[in-house]
Amino acid sequence: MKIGDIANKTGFSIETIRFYEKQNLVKNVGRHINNYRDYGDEQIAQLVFIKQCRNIGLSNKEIKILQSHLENPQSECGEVNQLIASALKKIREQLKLLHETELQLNYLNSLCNHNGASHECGIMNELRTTRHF
Amino acid sequence: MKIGDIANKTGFSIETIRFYEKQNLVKNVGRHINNYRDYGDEQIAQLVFIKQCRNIGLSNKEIKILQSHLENPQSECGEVNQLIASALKKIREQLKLLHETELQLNYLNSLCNHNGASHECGIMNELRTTRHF
DNA sequence: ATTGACCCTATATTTACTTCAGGGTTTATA
DNA sequence: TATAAACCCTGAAGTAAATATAGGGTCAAT
Repeated sequence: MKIGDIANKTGFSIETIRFYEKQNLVKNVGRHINNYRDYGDEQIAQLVFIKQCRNIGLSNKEIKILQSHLENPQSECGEVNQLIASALKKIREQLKLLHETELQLNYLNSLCNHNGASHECGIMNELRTTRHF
Repeated sequence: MKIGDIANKTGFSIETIRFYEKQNLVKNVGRHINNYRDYGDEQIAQLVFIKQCRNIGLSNKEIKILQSHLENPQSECGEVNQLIASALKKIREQLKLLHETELQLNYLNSLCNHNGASHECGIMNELRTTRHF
């Protein structure tokens, strides 16, 4: 299978797939006689796994750790548990921050809806105001 | 005021403040005879403004646009309104995604809480499973 | 034989900083 | 007075996770 085919199948761009190979997230990629990359089921499985991991916000570094557990089925999975728990914690912190951001943006958004001079703009006046000091 | 002082006052790191100057987000920085940077109220106001903007998730590029409205009080604020509305939209999209991520992570987190072999780990088994295909 | 759709490598760009290497300056202490 | 700790400086490189670009080879069909 050529790179364009697996890109279609997995939803990653061609460039991203080549990038993942360089990063050693996609492995054992074969080559045709003409030097085109050659992919099979193994690489599809790898990319599916990567997609699952990215969907839950894991970094490429963390994905490599999980891959090592895939490759060593006898390894103890405590590290996996920790990684997921810590990811969950981070996501919850981000959610909290984003939620506050939404409130503030929503408030700003309500402060001006005309097109006048900037110095009379409710949004600009609010942003100009000193806080947290 | 030296860079360490304004860093303390504003909560930005020294390096970040120098970086902002290089990016022209902090302007008109003076110099002492010994070549140390010299800050005053103008720079404090600039950094406070930057902090407000970063708190609502704006990029440095967007901050520059807002700064140009500060500097040109007669400019029409329609651009400001649009920028905030679009930021709000982006934040809401991010929130939605993050919320889904939290659900999935929470689910994964429930699938294993022991330290056994990875191939028997509920989390790993779930991640190994193909989806969306 | 040539056009369009693919594929290749290597390098540069992006964002928003952070870190590092290699040095000067100032202040406090012994 | 010496020296060490605590500051400050510049310029370049590193980080994450791709994305884009330049310059060129390959393949299938007309």
